[in-house]
Amino acid sequence: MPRTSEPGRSVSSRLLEVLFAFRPGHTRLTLAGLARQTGMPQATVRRLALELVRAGALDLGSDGSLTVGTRLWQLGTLAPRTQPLRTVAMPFLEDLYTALRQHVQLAVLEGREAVVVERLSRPGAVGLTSQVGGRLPLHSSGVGKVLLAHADGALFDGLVERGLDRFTPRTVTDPAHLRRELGDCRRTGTATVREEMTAGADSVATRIMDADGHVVAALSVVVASGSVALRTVIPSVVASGLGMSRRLGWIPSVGVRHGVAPGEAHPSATGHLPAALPPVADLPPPAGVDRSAF
Amino acid sequence: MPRTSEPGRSVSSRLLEVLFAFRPGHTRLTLAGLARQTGMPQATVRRLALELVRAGALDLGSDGSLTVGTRLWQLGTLAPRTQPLRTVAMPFLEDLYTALRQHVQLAVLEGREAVVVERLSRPGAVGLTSQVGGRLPLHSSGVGKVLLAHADGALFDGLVERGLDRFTPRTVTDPAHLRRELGDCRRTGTATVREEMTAGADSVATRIMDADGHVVAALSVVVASGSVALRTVIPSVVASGLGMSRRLGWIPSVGVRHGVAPGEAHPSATGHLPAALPPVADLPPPAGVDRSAF
DNA sequence: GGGATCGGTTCATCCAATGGACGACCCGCT
DNA sequence: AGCGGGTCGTCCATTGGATGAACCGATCCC
Repeated sequence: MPRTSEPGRSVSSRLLEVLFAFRPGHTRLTLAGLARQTGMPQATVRRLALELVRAGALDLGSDGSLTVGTRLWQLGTLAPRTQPLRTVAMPFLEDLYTALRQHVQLAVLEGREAVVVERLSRPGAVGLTSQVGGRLPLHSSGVGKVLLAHADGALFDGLVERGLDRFTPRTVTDPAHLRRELGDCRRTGTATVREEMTAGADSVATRIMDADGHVVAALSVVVASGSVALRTVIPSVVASGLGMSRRLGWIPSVGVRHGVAPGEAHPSATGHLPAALPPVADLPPPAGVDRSAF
Repeated sequence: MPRTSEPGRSVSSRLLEVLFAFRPGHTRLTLAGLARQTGMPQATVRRLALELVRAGALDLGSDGSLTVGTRLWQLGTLAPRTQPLRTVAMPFLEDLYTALRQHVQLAVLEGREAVVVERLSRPGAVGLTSQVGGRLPLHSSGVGKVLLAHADGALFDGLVERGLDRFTPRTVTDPAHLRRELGDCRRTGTATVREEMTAGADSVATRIMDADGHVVAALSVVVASGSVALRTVIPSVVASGLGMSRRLGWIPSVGVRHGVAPGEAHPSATGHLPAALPPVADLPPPAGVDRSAF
């Protein structure tokens, strides 16, 4: 190393830091911008970035700007949490969307947030513009509450410890209140949220189970507040969710398995039967490059 | 370096080699498997892989297997070639799908192949099971021919040089024949393919232009051979394609700009007018983490 | 024209990356 | 039980690739 060194930082970590400097809202970065964000000297960033470009992970624009490359997008496509889930869920999402003509979305748990895996939005209007790949808070979104309710209790504690951000006057920020809601969610399998995240937007969410009965995702419908009686959309959302779960290999007798409920006794285990059917998500993908269609 | 060194290989290139060892059909790898694939010693692969896991790029299963992480999927989501294109195209894809009830897909050019960016498939049956993120050959698929026809002539030469693989008896492997077809495609804006890739599958494809008149993607419908008269679906495919192009900022007066045609004179440039409207694809994304909806 | 910012190049320094070796462990087979 | 084959995990002496301050030229804007 040169005169001034900062030990403890591996080359790999620097490379990954450069990669993950690309975030929503920072999809197009310059060399100088990267150097500023990462705090690394410009020469170092340059070498790393060019190496990423050479590998196809990043694209170098004619103006010198850097963007995430298609190659990296393809790589992300292989993520097991999203790929099989998406393909299974798509038909259900479409049907639900055509039936309700409202925003529908599918999300999974990632760290302390929910990540939108797929989303269908009414083309015209409506102020809701979240993106696939975007994040949502666990305590104030429909999908978030469903995922949180069925996650390990430690996650709940962690969230409370860090404090529950308030987004609107109706956001639930009282841990005890939230805990009660999560209990309801575990019992009913659904969560209803009214203007807790964004004023003017309500949401109905339900859980998606895999063959083991674990909640692997959450499905929700988002509507403009007051435009629809939420009670009327619940059945269709639940039905779609159960349909998806079945396609994932879940069978009703397995029930639902989830983490220890925060602040209450562990729910009496609903007979953990071995899965009778292999989950679709675990089916081996078509070997090699797929060429079965145009 | 240790006793035996292999100079010329940077740490970064090794790390990326580990990352890109994940391919369709190899989405779940063990440490030993990675070492075998990359040819690196197991100790080296282990360090790199663990570093990737620490950064969230890879997920480490309880059984020691490695998979692409959700974090990396999110990163790929930011790719400019896919993200804006997808959001713009989705409504059109859905409409086209509901109108035809056939497979519809959107692809972009990536290297010497076409990459499927989005796809809607008839839920029930039909043997076509390509995946989003999958690759298709340029010379024998509908979207491939469209993309190839409007790409730089050097790409055509490169493909011919490497040889045109035959997939079915009807695959066009004669360069002169293919060149004629590409000329037709440039004139009409569409390509029709009958069982050149897979027996029993036909396809109609059309081009998608951006504000500069450049062909940035291709849209296609795939149907079972003989199930539909292809001529009858062409208008709807073309209309959807033009609709998408318009949403991308394209205006008819700009025309279509593409690479030098292989083996023929450069098409008389169709007045390269400055774009009157900013292309949707270049609109700045919502700043920061998106929280505008549930 | 002066100041700021950008991309690009150089090069002496030296620490982190390397991989062979070894051990623990888990199978399936005899 | 013993054995071969396959994993995963750890150690450590060696050295060459990574590093970043310094510098250059171009561009832009006031």
